[in-house]
Amino acid sequence: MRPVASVLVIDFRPDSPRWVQVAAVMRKRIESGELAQGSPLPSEFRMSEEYGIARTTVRKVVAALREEGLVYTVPNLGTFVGPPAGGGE
Amino acid sequence: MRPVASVLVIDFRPDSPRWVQVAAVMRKRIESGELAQGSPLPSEFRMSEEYGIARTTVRKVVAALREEGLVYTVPNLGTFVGPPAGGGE
DNA sequence: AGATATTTGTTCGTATGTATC
DNA sequence: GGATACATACGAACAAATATC
Repeated sequence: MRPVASVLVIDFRPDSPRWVQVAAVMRKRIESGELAQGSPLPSEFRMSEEYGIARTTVRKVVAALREEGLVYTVPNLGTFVGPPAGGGE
Repeated sequence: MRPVASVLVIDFRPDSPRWVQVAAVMRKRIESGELAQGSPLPSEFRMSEEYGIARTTVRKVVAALREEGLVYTVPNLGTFVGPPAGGGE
């Protein structure tokens, strides 16, 4: 297993995995405010089209953002910016 | 100088390949009845987590059990203990 | 109530590249 | 060179919950 210490920060290097790169882009879109708190991310299908990657890879991106606490997912509905609605405290 | 005496079932030193060892464990879980006839094995992803091995290696394990006739796999669904549902006779 | 579309969840199948022994 | 092992990436099929009409 290769060490991935700072992989979840920001990584636009073209030699890093696609899911890492796309995650970096999405992170920017969130932190810049383009995707406001509470607003939904594009659907997995949509993102797979936008970024030209497979849905399975998109899911890896979303999983990463979720683990960072940047987004939360409501099953069968979508993924949203911010902490879980009734979640954190 | 003396060879290390290894007794544990799960031992990741390459006395034998990992997939052989994990296959042995799964075989035991089946023959002991812990995994009953007709019941599903953990998913490949799940097993990769449980045993700390790659999914590609898990698939090697399952392939071995399948060749032994211990399990059968339904594509996009899962792998189950026993002979194929409509298969045997 | 019912039908349909959307979206996430889950699973196996396949392929490629890299590294190690 | 072959076997083992891992990470990545795409594809396909189906299920289940949700929203909408």
